[in-house]
Amino acid sequence: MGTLATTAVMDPAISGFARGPRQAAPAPGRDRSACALARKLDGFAPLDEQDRAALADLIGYVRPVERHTVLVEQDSVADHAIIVFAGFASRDKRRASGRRQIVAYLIPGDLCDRGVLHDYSLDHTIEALMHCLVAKVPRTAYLDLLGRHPRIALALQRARLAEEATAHEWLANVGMRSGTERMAHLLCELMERLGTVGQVTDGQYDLPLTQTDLADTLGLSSVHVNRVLQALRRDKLISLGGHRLRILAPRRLREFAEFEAGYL
Amino acid sequence: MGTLATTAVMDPAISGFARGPRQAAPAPGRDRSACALARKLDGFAPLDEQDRAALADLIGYVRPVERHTVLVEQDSVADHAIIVFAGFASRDKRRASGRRQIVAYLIPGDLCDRGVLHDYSLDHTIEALMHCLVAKVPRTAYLDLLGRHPRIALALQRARLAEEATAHEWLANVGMRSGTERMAHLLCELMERLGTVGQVTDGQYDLPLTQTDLADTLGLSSVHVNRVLQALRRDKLISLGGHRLRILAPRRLREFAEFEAGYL
DNA sequence: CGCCCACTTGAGCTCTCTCAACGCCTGTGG
DNA sequence: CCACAGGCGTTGAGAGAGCTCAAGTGGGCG
Repeated sequence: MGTLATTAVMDPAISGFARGPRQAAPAPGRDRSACALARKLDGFAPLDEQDRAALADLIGYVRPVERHTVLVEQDSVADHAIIVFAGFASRDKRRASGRRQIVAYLIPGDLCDRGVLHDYSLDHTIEALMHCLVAKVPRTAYLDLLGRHPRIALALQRARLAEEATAHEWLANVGMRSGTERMAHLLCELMERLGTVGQVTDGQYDLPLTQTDLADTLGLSSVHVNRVLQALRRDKLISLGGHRLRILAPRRLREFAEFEAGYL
Repeated sequence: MGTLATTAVMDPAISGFARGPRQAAPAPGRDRSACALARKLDGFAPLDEQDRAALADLIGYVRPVERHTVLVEQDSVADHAIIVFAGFASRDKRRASGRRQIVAYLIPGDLCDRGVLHDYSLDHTIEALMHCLVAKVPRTAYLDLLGRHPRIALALQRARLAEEATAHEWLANVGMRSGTERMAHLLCELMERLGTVGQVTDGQYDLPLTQTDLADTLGLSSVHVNRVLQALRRDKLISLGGHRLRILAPRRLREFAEFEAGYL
């Protein structure tokens, strides 16, 4: 972990991890990396200090993973929960042709505990879309956490409802919006979600995804994604460069995409 | 209920309700209408006689609803669970333009208990796509049922996982398949789901949906749905008329759609 | 009998895709 | 230190899937 922060060029994806007052050395315990998860859960159900401390303790399980690392294999039953602390991971499906559909993002603070809670196999793969910080929490430790912290368990359940709603929203997005609208909607959603974990400043956030990733998310070709982004830039709705996204006209963007944040 | 069975022309949607040995008069208690739910749940977790009896008792809450009836309004918190016994209902979203996206079907045996379990408002509308038989089970009665019958509660939880997986599958369907493939995939899924509740015979089942419904499900125009269906007929994969669907070449259809039933 | 709704068919048009090429940046190896 | 390969973003052009508009058919219901 310490080594990660000193990686030659800081991947924008990771920057959220160490945001805020810069820490010379990683300060364990009250580390900001637990922040995303705590902030998110706190939004669903207020946590107390003990809950927060328990979440902070999860840092012990955090480790960096390379881009394209498969975190949970399709059709397997994971014996641990996956928690993303920095970077984006995806839930994706693939066709025989190799074509990929990303059905969800796991952004900092998101997690997957399917295997642990239900020991049901997953119908998709979970994969790091970039260099990430991910905690793999063993089943027993995870169940223990839920058992001791009912507020966390409650918040996680509500988070799961939001995830479900997001899946529906994505389906509606791909099903009834044009390419440009889809992109706008996705960018609005990400602003909202990243905002709740403190990774949006001044309508700006890091968008470390590849245009191909976006394409596989929105059901478009990467070429078309490129043009769609240009259209949004031309209309002065966003500015995007070096994986840094600026929402120039939030209201107009939301109206254009018919984005309603209620589902999150 | 009794009156429904004598409705002038029997809607194909309802036929599954009274399928099997025809009953002169509705026989309460061991009525086949509870069958769909019991069969489905039994597939997720084996039920015993008491569980079955409890499900059969739900018949008291069943009532017919007209097509287009809104069962749960968007943004409302339902104080009852919705259980579909016959016919199809949909979860759908609408755009300002009036365009609709169906994000899920509720077929016989399916239910929605979001409001009851979480009192969270729904991000979509639940609506009868045709004349249906639907039970509205009050919160207390529903919670009581779950409390007294842990096997049912377990089965319902697993059913919810399958629902989630289905949403992902639909997203992948719309995101990376052609119109014809999407339709084929949907028809395969429905064969599977209707099969588990005993509504498929000889590769045939009632498909009481409108082409417009199918269009709004698959993210296509109704005109194109029409042509897609013709293509499937031309290729001798299906035959469809009078809302009765025959899968002529199940294996070929599944291969064409790359359908894997695992997620259900 | 007539209306309404679902299905059908045709034609032109648009959005999006595919193929292809090129520039840029980065990491790698000589 | 430089050459090179690979990945990503960008641009152009032609092709194709799917859309919209429009008209017509047919069946069920008032």
